Amino acid sequence: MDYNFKEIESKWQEYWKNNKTYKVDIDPSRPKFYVLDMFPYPSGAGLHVGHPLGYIASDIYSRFKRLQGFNVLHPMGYDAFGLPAEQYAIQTGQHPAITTDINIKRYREQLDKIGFSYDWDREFRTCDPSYYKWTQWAFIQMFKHWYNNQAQKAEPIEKLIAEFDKNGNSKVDAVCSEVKAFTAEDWKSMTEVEQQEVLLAYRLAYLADVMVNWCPALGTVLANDEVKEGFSVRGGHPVEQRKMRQWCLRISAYAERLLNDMETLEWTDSLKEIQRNWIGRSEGAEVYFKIDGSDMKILIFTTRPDTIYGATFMVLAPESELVDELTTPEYAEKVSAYRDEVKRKTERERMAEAKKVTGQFTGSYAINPFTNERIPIWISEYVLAGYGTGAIMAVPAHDSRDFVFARTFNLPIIQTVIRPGEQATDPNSWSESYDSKEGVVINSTLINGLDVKQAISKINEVIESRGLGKRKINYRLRDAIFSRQRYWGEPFPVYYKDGMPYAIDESKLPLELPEVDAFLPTEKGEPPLGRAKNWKNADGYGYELSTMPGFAGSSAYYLRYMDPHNNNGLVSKEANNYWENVDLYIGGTEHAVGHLIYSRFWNKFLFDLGHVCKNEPFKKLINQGMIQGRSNFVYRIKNTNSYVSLNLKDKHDVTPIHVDVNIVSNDILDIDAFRKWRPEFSDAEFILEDGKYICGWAVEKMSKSMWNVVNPDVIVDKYGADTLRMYEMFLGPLEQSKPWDTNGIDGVHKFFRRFWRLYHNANNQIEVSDAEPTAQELKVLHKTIKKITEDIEKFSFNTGVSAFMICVNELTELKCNKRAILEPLCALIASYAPHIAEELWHLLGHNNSVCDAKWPKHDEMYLQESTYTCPVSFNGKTRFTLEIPLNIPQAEVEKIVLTDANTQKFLEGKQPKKIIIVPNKIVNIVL
RNA sequence: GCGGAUGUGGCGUAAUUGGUAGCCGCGCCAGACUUAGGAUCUGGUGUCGUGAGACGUGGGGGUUCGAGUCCCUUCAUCCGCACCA
Repeated sequence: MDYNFKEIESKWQEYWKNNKTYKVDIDPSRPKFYVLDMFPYPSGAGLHVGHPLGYIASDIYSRFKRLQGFNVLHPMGYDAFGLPAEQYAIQTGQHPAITTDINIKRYREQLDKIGFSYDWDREFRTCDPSYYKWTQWAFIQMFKHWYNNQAQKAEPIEKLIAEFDKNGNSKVDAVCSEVKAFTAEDWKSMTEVEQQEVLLAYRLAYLADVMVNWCPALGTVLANDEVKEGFSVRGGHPVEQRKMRQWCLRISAYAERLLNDMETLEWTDSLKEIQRNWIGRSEGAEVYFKIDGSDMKILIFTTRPDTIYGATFMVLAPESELVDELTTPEYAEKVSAYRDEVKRKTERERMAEAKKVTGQFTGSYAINPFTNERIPIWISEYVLAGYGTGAIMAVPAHDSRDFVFARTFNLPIIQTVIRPGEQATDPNSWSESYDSKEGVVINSTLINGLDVKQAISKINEVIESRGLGKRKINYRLRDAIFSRQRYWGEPFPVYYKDGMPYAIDESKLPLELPEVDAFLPTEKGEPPLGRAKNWKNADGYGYELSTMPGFAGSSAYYLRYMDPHNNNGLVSKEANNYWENVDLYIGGTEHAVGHLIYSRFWNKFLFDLGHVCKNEPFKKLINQGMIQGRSNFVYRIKNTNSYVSLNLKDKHDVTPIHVDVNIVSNDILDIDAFRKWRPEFSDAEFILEDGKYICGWAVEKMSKSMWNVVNPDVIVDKYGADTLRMYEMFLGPLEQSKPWDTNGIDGVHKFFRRFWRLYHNANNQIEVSDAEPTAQELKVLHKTIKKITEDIEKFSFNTGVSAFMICVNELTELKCNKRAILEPLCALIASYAPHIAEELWHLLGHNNSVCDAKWPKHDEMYLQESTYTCPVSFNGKTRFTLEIPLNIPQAEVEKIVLTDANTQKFLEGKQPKKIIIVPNKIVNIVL
């Protein structure tokens, strides 16, 4: 074999490792560049060919930046806490630490074969105490801070306590849980427990009774982003709503900043849009409605205060605490039955029945503050407890849900907005509501005749001046529930005294995860940590039994890479000021709202405290597409063990069966391998076409059950890492999803062999000439340099590969083996194919690594042409081309074209009506 | 229902951003060499047509000298959100 990739690749991988070629340190003399891959969770299944896609792209970019003179930070590590290892532990008894360790080793082996330029000296895993020490530290900081709306940042809780001592909480403008107003005297007279309870309502990491997504099968609560359509994302188990006392992170305090700062990020619009939806900002007003015959008031949130004259009833969430007080004795039974029914329903059922209208009258009435009408108060599940105030004023004329509800329960409908230029109509004749984002207000004494926009601002003024309520911005984003009733996660650095939580002293960190005798809840139903012996501090106070969720460890990991061995801080000032934040982040869309929003929040919090210098963690982000599987099928004739080839299958009644793609080549089945594949196929019979068994195929998700998983190890073994890297990029645009088809890889592999041959003679010995290159050769080189540089800069790696192929085809054609051409070409390809480049670089006589070569620069001089191929078209249809000198006057072009014999032929004796000449491009003759 | 993305040969894709549609590769066809091989090399390969030529970028319409690219409309597939007041 001429191009011996096996020998070459293992040799240079060894060399890079021994020479620490990819080690980086702070170097103020060079500009920094930080390239990061999304933190992998090493699963037991190992890598398939889809996983490294983004890693290869980021590696190419890292190497490119390094060749351009940047000091590139390109680290890798593992998100190692998490459910799968723990589920496995429950099934087998094997400690999750062992499972995790095995998986990581396997992962690392696979990564190492692909030749990435990671600085492995910076590697860490989140389950290592020296790492989670800083996760716990960050949690303690959140526990010790509150969010000051006036300063728009997190501030120390001591400052808040000082304010309480001085003025109580009346002047405090905080993002906090519900707290009653108190004076300084009140505060001072509170017991320690009472004070702690108040402080909890302000802390950014706080304990509260909240409705949670409880997953009985996993025995834990889950965050909103961990639940999809009523089922857990991991494992697909049903999830139900429950009220539990849980740790939460007050991410809602940062909603506005998370929203606004997105402007500064180079992320795709679709990803920003997903985050915007998740944050869900809406402007409106909070308004109090008095209860008829009582001192009570109900606070509602509306985005359409201009329609308040049309509010003919109210609806509360069934879970609302006010319901008990509002329900009159005669409705008590019905209300309680309705609430039970709603409670029993799982999230899943609730969604399935989304269109069904249910509700129950409470017996009480409220007073519409503008019409002074008595309006009935209902409860219904279409009002969510967790959004706004959990209560609405229903305006059936102008809200589709309220409309359906009113129709179902026979409640009055009053129109208060008309379409521009139209008259009011009888709502009884309507078939749907008029969801009136624009129009003119009617039936609304104070705001009649105004358009919607003006009406909103006018009515808001009135609401505020009469003390009925105030303008309010609401967010869909809820505080992140941070407790997991599981073992394999970071312990909370918290102990309990008199039922109140206290942070342990930072000097005692990390609080290490204790051993337990089983990874299951205790008999009392406590989390697994309830089994740990002596799970309490020196004073005998018990530690928290929950652990932190998966996103805890991955929220600040990009900071730790800057300074991974620092035992005195998450990241030193020096390292942070140098590396700042991630310049390029590559990963899948699956983290659009989970990790990517938690990290931003976490980073902003640390920014507020002055621990990090940038307010956003990831400047530019690229979502790589998924690599899908290409499955193959055989067709079994029903009730037989006979298999019929694809194009004959329609003559039979067949069942398609997935067949392992590894025993199929170009859709032709390896019949012997198939017989050996599984016992039931050992005596299979085949109906062939042209002596072959042709398989059917389909594009599906790459998964074990589809038998279409392709392991990168197998590809590396057969074709080499450089071929794998190049082929993954060749497949198509990085951001797009596309199927993996091993068949195409030959083309890339052949390319490398031809590339190799450029540098070698017939005896496979390096042979380059020092002769002066020709203009043609220089043109090929410089054209390629230009194209490759531009393509990498815009992350168009697939067209880059194609450009390399064209270049090698052309140089082969020219029989070029000149150093002046081949040496820059070697540096150019080093980012895509580092192994072969390193080998050739050394064969060319260099002693340093090709990683430290200089990125070649193209020179326009070599690309200059004196003529161009000009397409001549008639009525827009190209008929022939002419070689025409560049940059000559239009009149001359016209003359050349018109005197051409071909032109005369197509003119057929007619006079051209018009001749369009686009200089140096095209000529179009209009007949 | 709302929001986003995508649609080009048998397949993955390319197209200087309004200027020769199909680059590069797979596959396929033909040929050469050969120890007959799933190696290598050469040529061909969008569709229809013997041909000149006609047609052709999901469908329909429009703007333009000229549209894969811009506008309107429609269809299909994928993804995200989904009672958010």
